[in-house]
Amino acid sequence: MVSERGLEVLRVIVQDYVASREPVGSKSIVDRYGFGVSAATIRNDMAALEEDGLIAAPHTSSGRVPTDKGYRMFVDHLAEIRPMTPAQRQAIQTFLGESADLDDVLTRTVRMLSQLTNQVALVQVPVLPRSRVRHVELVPLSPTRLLVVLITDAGHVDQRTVEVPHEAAPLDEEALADLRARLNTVLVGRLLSETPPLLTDLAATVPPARRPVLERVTDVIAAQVDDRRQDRLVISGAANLARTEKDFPGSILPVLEAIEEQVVLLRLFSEMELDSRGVSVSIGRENASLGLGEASILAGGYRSPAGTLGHVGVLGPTRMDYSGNIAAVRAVARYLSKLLGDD
Amino acid sequence: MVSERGLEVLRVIVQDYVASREPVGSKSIVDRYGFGVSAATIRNDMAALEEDGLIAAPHTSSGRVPTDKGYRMFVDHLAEIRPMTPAQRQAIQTFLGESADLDDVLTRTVRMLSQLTNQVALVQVPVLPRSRVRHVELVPLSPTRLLVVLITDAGHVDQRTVEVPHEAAPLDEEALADLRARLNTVLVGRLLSETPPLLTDLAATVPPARRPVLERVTDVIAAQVDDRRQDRLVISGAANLARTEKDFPGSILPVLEAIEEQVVLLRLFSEMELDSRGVSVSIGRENASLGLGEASILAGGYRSPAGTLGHVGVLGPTRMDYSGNIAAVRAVARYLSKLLGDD
DNA sequence: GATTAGCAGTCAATCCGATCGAGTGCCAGC
DNA sequence: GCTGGCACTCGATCGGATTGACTGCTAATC
Repeated sequence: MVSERGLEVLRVIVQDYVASREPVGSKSIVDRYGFGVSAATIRNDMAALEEDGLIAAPHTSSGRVPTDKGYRMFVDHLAEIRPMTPAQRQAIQTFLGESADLDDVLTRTVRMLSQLTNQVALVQVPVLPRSRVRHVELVPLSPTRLLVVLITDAGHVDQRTVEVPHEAAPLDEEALADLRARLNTVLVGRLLSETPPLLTDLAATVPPARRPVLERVTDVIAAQVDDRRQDRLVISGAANLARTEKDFPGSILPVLEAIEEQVVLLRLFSEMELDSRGVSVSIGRENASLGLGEASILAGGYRSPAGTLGHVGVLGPTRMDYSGNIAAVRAVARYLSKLLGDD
Repeated sequence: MVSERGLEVLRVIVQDYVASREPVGSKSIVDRYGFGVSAATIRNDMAALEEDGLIAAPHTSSGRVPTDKGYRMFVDHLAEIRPMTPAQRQAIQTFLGESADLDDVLTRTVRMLSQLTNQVALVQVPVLPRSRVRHVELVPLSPTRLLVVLITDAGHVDQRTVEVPHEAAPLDEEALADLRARLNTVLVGRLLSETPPLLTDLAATVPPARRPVLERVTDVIAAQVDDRRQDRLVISGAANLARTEKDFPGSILPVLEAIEEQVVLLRLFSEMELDSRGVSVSIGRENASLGLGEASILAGGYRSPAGTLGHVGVLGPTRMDYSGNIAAVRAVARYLSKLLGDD
């Protein structure tokens, strides 16, 4: 059974180990923190912690190192979230404040977060099925090609070109205007997720000669909606992996692969439940199935009044500064909510 | 002075070393390639090669390793470009053939190239100053906000929102249509690089009440042009760096940093002159100033009939398969030219 | 019962020396 | 110009000894 003091011991072991990457011994603990007891007593506490699987000794006679379970305990019960310094708040404000479009906001955000944490930072591009169509635009590129532009709520614009089938009547400006008007009437204000059936209904209302063209256009719009449904991540700070290389006893290869694969990380994001503090933590072997058994991921959500827009997060070795990083993720997520929420 | 055979020796040293990462000795050369002479003779040739700085011995008594200069000689005079296998050509065709929009083409291209070479692949997003304005669209988002969409030649769409200043007259649909028409009349068909002066001229022609709005809009268009002017890279295969880690005796950190910094690589791209084979190679210390002293970069250009659109390239350790990678870069660059050229 | 001091034991890390072997440089002879 | 042969160099590898940082345990103490 682990005593009250035992938990304090665990806390300092995590802190010291994170700070120095050295296994920490009983003597160094009393030297540095006192505790008003002798090293032997600390050793007894450590034996209890080890019994419970919270710490482990790399070899028979060396200091102790937190296990994944130990980090979990630390994160859930021991860590006090160190609030951002005013300087850091300021940095976030000014750095993100002057952004222009969505891409720009996301890029700056992810850079900011990776600098704040010295880890790999991830920001999920807002998911669109929840957003609404704002405008559809058709632009003739040539007699046989058409550019379809889809503009949504969140300020997102997506474009794609269509070949107009030969057998179709050639496109004059008038026909185009008609088509454009019809599309906008039907679609504007609708949720993206609602569009596919609306499009098929629309086909019935146009003169047969125009159908082939319409069909191509609606196909493309459907494809746009569909493509956007699969989320994307914006990532920054991969170089930090090389800096923390020592903390990946295996290799950073699987981590780099996960970053390129995005899919894995997105799944992880979607599966993580946010705890009371608004940030969720997945530690070490908890991710083993994804090849990330030596990594931890922190995730926070950002949302508009309408609902969750996406996640922001941080990826790094299990030996990371959880207190600071949780605070950073939370601060950035909040700021992003404010920025994108009151649109 | 290096003899004819000496150059052959250099070639096999490069080949063997690239294949095995082992310094190659005189005996292993005669064992594997014969040459009709004894090991001692090869040693004499090697002494000459070393004299010329083309190879070096890591320690007094070990085999030889190519120097940067040796690789340079190999690339310029010794390497025969191994043509792509039919299977590889096929792969490029099918993989890139079914792409939709520009982003998609670039993403697929860069993935393809990194798989083909097992290195980090880079594709430069086409530079826009050479492309022309196809259409400008203004979409009202709210009484005080406007979305400005700029569509260009290469199928690129760029969007940004503007706050309409309070003191300005509120925007009705008519005023908007007028503004839209004016902008399109002036800009459509023009090179992006020509737009800024045209925009300032335009201001004089609108009624004063509309000027503040116009000003905001033109500011934004100018900013869009400007942002696009700074090139971007699409990158894939960073995980391959971890695989070739052994070949970066220092660390892969500076390389990862360069990848994130893009700027450095873009400068490099722009400075590299393409040789007769259409691919340019920068080796090892030739890049030392950029922190890439242990890396080599291959670059090829892709172009439309109108001119160069951008570069594609590969980044990896100096110890790489130059023959194969040059062929891959060339093939991909050509294919990209074909795909984007006949737009 | 919790704490402590003290002691024996363990094991990674480090150093040292011996040995091995791949590969060179050089020279004398063809 | 080529070759065979020999001495030499030096990294890599191994075993053994030493060191030092820890722990675990026990017996004494508060």
